[in-house]
Amino acid sequence: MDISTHTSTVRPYTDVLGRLRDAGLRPTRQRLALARLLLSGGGRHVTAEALHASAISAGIKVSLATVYNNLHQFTTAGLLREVVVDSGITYFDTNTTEHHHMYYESEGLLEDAGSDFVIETKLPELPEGVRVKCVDVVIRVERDTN
Amino acid sequence: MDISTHTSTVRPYTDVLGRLRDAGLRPTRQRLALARLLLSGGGRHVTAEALHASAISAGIKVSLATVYNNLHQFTTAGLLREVVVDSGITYFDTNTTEHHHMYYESEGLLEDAGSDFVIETKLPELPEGVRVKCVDVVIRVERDTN
DNA sequence: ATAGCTGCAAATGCTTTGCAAGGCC
DNA sequence: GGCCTTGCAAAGCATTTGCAGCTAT
Repeated sequence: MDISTHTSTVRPYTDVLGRLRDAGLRPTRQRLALARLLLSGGGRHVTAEALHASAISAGIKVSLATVYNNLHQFTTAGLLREVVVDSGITYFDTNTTEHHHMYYESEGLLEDAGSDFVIETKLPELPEGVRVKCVDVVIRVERDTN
Repeated sequence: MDISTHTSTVRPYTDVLGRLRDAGLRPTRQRLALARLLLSGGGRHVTAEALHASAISAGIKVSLATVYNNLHQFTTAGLLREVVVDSGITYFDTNTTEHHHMYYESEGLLEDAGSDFVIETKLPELPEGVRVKCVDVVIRVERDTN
């Protein structure tokens, strides 16, 4: 069997091109470059502005509008997850698994909460026909001003 | 002892004027009216726009900018609490005690979660000099589309 | 060929700000 | 009177959109 004809459903994390294809997104120059910036490393939390800046300084010619478009397309495709911690700015997280966040409000810094953070919840009684989509937990922290 | 000279530190919930004074905020016509709208009832979740609309339809002449100003002053004074559930819109909660929220994203509806929701929280190890300000929990829900 | 993308600039929506006029102590 | 407030309009910011031109398949 020719390996080149083999279509795996388990893609290595670094097979960005394959992940785009699986998501039904054309690997255009800009999209592929953005996806590589985002998905090749470990967990990252980015804003559109920040990703745009990274892209530009990496020599990728892309507009901010395209960055926004792609961030949303990635999110819809399940490659990213949106995190709401601050009104007025949107963060995207490359870690799409269930986990919680720590937010340094004054610095605008978002981090994953360590796995040693435990919050036990008992879902409340919900009205008829209401379904939980997800439960978001944000630990708001600040540095001592010594 | 003349009752009128008595200064209580425990104000009835409906003593809006006293609460403003305690907060060091002048009871101007607009501020007092907004405070009454907000603080006289039970728990409420409002946006600036919504409060402005309530005020106008209650016959109170007030500008949107003033509503924003006052919402922030109330928040700083501890009379309100800001709730972040959606980027692009700010909610204010008249319930300043520790509790969590349920959010109907598609409707923009925010509600308190029952107090039995969070059972136990074990905070993570934090870096040196980092302090927890608060832990926010948002249950994102949606209605079945039957 | 054609459906999908991109870039630009303009538009949007919420929120903030500057400043002159007005109101509370 | 003096300082805080208000109102209006303009500015600000992050984000979205319209549309002509480009590009992957």
